[in-house]
Amino acid sequence: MSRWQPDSRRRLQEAAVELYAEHGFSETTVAAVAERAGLTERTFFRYFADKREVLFGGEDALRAALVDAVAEAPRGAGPAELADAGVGAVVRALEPRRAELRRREPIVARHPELRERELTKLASWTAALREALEARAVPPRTAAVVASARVALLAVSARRWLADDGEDLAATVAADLAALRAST
Amino acid sequence: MSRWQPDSRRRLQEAAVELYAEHGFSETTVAAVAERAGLTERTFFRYFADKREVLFGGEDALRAALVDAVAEAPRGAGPAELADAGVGAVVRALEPRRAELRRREPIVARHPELRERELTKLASWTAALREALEARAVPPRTAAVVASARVALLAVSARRWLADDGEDLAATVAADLAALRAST
DNA sequence: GGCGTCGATGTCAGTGACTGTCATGACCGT
DNA sequence: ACGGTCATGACAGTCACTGACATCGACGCC
Repeated sequence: MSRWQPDSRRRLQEAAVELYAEHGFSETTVAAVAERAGLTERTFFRYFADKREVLFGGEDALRAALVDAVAEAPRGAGPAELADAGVGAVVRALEPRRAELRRREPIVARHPELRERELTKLASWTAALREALEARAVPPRTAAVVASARVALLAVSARRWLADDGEDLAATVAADLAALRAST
Repeated sequence: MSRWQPDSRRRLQEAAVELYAEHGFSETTVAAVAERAGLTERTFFRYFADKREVLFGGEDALRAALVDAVAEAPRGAGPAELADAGVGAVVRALEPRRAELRRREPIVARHPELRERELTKLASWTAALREALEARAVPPRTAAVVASARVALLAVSARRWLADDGEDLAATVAADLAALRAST
């Protein structure tokens, strides 16, 4: 039998979501989150770099999925198709998490500091996509522009996907891409 | 004769740029910035909401210029032309500030917290452009997608514009837009 | 010229995020 | 048994940020 309960990380995440949702982000102290998880403040900071990071869990895995998908896209694919492969992987990974993301979304939306962190995650996806494109021999300028445009579009689509009750994310992305093309 | 020297705000900004550049952002305390400006820490926080904000001065004015340019664009302009008008205004306002921005850029680049704040400024431009487009009767989905794409492109172009020594910003934006179109 | 108000700043005390360092005690292999 | 490892606790310290109140030149008004 172990000295401590397992799953500390998950317990901290759940405690944080509950408390941030209930009392607001800035009104919740890290000590309170740790206490609800049955741990101390010090241990919180061993799992998460700061008070915000606890809300942003699987982003690294998604970035890895994105990079892998680009690396494994068929030979002969152009920049746009390579980027689509990467974004598509993220979309498929996000699709089943709609409910979970909807619990987090109002918390993040209400606190500028949390939106700021979310933007950082998006930026890291942009950088990852750009590098993955360059690794597939897309010239740097093209890689930068395409990566930036696709991730920005994904963000817009994901926001609507969470806000509305309609289509799945893949369809939303496709529709938004069509709207963008139609407007130029 | 006044009781205090004027220009407190500017003095704080200059002190911050100097100290952040010299010793790094996290190694510099707000008290040190205030002291170099001949003020106290408390006064620093009367001018700037937090330690990062002191590096991001004219963003509100640029956002206003963007919104005005969209509002005053000729009747009959489509979504893309309206967005171009707004982005063009920002570009013209940025163009003469290249040297100043280059002093700030390495500081921001070295500190993730500062990049995070920069992303927030970009996001506020995106939101402003989207609203300005909607005010010109662009449908919401189109406004969101176009605004996001254009500001993302501007960010990519601006980064290269600062990094390289070549063209002016307007030309960089035009070239990047062409690269994006060519790749789809 | 005196007087009251105002506005920018200082002073002080407090909270809470985050960090470095060392101690603890269950687990694991030998 | 025993020594090492690893997750956690305990504790002290720094610093970003905030609220409340004091200060005192400037400025207008009588």
